[in-house]
Amino acid sequence: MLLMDSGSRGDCSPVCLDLSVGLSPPSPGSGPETTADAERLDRPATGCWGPRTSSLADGKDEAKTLEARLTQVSEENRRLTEIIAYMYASQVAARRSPDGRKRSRDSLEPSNSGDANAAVESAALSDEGTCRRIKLTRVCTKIDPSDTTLTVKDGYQWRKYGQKVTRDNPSPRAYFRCAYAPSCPVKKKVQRSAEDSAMLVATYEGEHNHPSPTRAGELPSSTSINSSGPAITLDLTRNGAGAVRGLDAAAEVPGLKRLCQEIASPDFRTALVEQMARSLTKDPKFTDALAAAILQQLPEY
DNA sequence: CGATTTTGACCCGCGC
DNA sequence: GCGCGGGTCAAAATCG
Repeated sequence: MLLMDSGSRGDCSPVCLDLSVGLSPPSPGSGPETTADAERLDRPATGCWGPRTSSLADGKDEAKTLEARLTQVSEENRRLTEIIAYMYASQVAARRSPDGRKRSRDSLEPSNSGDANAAVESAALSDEGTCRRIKLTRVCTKIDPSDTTLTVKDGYQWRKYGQKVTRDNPSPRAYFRCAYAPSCPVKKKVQRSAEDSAMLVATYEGEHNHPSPTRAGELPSSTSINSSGPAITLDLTRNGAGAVRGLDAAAEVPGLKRLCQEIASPDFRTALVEQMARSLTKDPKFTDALAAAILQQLPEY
């Protein structure tokens, strides 16, 4: 199961709504038409969910249309993410004391209880007022509860440089630096979840400036990603008529070929688009943040 | 013997 | 100013 955790953290949620999981990049020049998009996305979920009455040829056309829609939605999402994160950061900066005092290192990351907003906010404020963002990614992995090694197999080489017991969690937190490239700025913090000791929470800070040393860097099938904040949940485990099979299917299949075929299939894409649309419109945090961003853009009367 | 891990000390920002 | 807590340093211990 691959899901982007959301929602329950933070009060409002600007932030990296990275919905590009398993999607092809948006095609250039395929700019979205927001209003029309929303209308079309609001339509009842037919397609792969409902009975299929169309011919094969119609199905192909529909698949092409949906694929185009998918790239549009992806691009739209990316733009909104940038806009919202930037505007939220601007508001926070305006509210802060003007003395430009250095922020706490603590705020560079969400706490385990998870204030994702702080992460985005501090990232956007970094670098002397420029909007360069520090990428924060949280990855949760199911482990054997008896396993005490605090290791997450992500394909990179890490050097442990510290371990601490934090107040909000009885299990220790381990600190790692990327050991593959000396100049790589990426850090990783690993700690068991306070709620579920079988869940290992790894927080990555920064981005690797080198390729992954192995393809084993792909995430385990029972992994959830919380990309520095917000709040969209993609339930890819949903089954149904012609519907999405979860990425757990990879565990049942020898090799990734079949999984890749499934991801590339029109049915998967259709389901993904519809799931994204439902998630976006259902999530009040997203709509609030979007509304705030739009209001900011409007001239004051 | 070099690389890696462990662990106590230290640093620094924040709240009171 | 002081104490607290998270993050980092670095010497010692351990491993291959």
